[in-house]
Amino acid sequence: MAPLNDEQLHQIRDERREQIKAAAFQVFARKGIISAKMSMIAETAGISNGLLYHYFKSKDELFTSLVQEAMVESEATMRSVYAMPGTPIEKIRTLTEGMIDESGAPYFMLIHQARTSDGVPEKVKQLLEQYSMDTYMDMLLPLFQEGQHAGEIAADDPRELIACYLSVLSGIMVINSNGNDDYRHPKADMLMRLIANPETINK
Amino acid sequence: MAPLNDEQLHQIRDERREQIKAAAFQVFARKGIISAKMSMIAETAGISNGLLYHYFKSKDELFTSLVQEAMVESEATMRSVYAMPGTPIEKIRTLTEGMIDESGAPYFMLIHQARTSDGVPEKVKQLLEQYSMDTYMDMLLPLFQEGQHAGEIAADDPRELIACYLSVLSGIMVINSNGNDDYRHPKADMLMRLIANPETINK
Amino acid sequence: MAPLNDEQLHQIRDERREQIKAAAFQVFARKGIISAKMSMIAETAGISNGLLYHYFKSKDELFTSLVQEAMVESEATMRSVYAMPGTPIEKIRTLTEGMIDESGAPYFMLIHQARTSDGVPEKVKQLLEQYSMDTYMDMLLPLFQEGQHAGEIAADDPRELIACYLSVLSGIMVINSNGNDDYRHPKADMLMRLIANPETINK
Amino acid sequence: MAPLNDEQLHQIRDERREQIKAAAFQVFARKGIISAKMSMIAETAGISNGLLYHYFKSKDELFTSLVQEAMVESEATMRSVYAMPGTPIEKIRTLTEGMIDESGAPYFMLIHQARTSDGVPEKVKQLLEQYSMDTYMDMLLPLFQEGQHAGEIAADDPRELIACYLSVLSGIMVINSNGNDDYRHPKADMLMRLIANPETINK
DNA sequence: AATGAATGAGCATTCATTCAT
DNA sequence: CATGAATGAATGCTCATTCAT
Repeated sequence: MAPLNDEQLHQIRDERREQIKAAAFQVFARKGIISAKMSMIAETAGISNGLLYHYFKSKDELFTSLVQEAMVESEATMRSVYAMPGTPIEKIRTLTEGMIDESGAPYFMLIHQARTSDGVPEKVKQLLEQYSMDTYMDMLLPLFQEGQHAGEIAADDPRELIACYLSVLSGIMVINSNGNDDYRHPKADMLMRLIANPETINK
Repeated sequence: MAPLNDEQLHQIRDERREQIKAAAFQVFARKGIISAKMSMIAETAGISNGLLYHYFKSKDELFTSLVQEAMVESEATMRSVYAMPGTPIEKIRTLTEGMIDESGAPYFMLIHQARTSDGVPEKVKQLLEQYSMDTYMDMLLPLFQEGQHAGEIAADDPRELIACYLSVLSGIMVINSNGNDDYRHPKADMLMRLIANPETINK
Repeated sequence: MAPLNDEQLHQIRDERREQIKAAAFQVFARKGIISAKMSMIAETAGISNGLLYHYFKSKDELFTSLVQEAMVESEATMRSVYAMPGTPIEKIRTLTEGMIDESGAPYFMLIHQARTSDGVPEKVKQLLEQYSMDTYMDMLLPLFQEGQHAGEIAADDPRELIACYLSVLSGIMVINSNGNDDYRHPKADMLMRLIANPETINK
Repeated sequence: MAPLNDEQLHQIRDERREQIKAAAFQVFARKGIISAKMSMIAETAGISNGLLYHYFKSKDELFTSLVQEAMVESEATMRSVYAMPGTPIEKIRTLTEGMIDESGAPYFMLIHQARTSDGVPEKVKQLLEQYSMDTYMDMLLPLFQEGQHAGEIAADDPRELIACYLSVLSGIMVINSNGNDDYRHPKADMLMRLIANPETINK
């Protein structure tokens, strides 16, 4: 049989990489960087132990690459708020809902793992500094200000409001992403009270 | 020369035990049961590796004993809300404040680790089932109902309200207890909006 | 290049397993389960420490698996007495000879270690109960009775005769299997006097 | 209170030493040198761990000292055969009985442990060379020869006869001294057949 | 590209031995 | 003399990583 041409090879490589990443993503997010075993990732990806190392030089590199991707995705998710329909507070409500259920949480969970676990590679720490909470705050600031002008959002210091909102949201995502049934997902509506203008709620 | 008398020995043993527990508490809460190395605990406690095993039979036993203690303490903290001054919402506010800063968080963090980590001893799992979120909900229910009657607390289903409050609080404690500066502690006042009756806030 | 095919892998695995078993057998029989260090077994087998654990989950499992095999072999050896040539007493003599020199002793030695050492896994204890001395006695009983009828074997209580014979044989095997030159192997002929009918010997 | 005088001190020291030796003897003979833990010996002796080291510099020294004593005792036991009543074969029978039940076995067991275990101190190995099987053979030789002249003992090569007798006896003692009920003590009468002149038995 | 056998460094735990009291 | 707290070296076992095929 004729050997595969370059393009086909490239495609196989890319598919495998994605397959591995998906498996690793799942395992890392669930177990954290130390409890996640390379053998577990290989098994989840349905490949051999050794093959992992054809695609990623090390566990650290694999983890780093995932965190990088998660940061991009989480930023995109965050930015997407501006494209959502409705008034500012409605946009935020939609964003919040999306994060509380499954869609957005895994990315944040991985980032949380990266932020709080031991044994995180140095490179990841540097990446995280760039994408600190401030980045997200800057991203949401115009939206919150707009909401305040519209009287929908409480008139507190907007940065503090955002910090509070993000911390609560992060916390919720973290405690809910461990497959642990004990905690309850609060409804997005309740969380909105944190930032909504009370007068608005009243009506 | 005569050996140390019983009282002195007892005192030494007690001191060492507490010293080890304190060190282990710190390490476990920060790192989780797997990442926490016995050598790390020993070093933190300023003792040798071997001595750990004079006082605790195993890593599991040490962890279990700490979780047990944390459960007792966290329950006590939660119960203490009834003894606090002021109206129901003021009591809850004080409780919230206490948990957000240093005082209460470590206990919750350890319990969170126990709930979500891999490699948790079977006995701990059993203990955790007894102290589920429901336990805390039951404890706070009368207080929330009283607050609702007084018009201070939002008129939602009280159990859902408490679940939301506890989840948010847990989340905050978790993300804040990793010695990570990136997240911000939301102010207790802001968190109170989750449960407060909006009309009351307004005034 | 394609990976090794199934058959080759299977062969490698089987060879390694046997290689490890042989090494472990030697070390366990000589040193007992506690003194036998996994590193010693690995070295004897000419492999790394870690590889041991690809083939056997633990020291206990390795030991158990060897004891199991030894019990099967020792039973087979014992049963084979019926297929040996000659009269009952000649059969027993041949069996005895086989056990005193190298062929059968190591199996018995391992079983002896299992019976008398500390730190023997629970499962091994259960196995040993099934294969107690009584099992062997039952196996030899018909042969001894036949010999008694033929006037070749002493007319004592046959079970006691067998017990005596087996104890002596076990003892000999044990003291001889430690690579210790100090003890002498008694000749089989001498041992036969324990059970032979004295009148027969005379002639 | 007046301090104890030298003699009293000396007596206490001696008593303690014997107390420790007795405990160690028991534990070593039962468990072998490696499985025997110093803490076990201390507990058996009813003293603290540390005190052991006031009386014996190390585990090795303690073991060595016991082996030395056991060698002296076993030699004495062996020699005592000449003082026993009866004909040569009766003397040997009495000796055999004494060794099979409790009285003599522990000494031999300890020596067997010393001969066959791992981790035996170099000094013990040297001692054992001096007291090899040959020593015992020399001791019993005159008795056996006398028995042969009297027609009570089989007319084989006397040294081989003794070697056989001693090996069997050692084996019996070894397999019986592990508190293991599975093996049976053969009766002394049966063992005597190994060496007795068959004609004598007949009558 | 793909496999899984092989390696070795790291961690929990045990235990002989020392030391302050 | 006597105690038991304290130490640290040794051992079973795990797992990231490499390598021959």
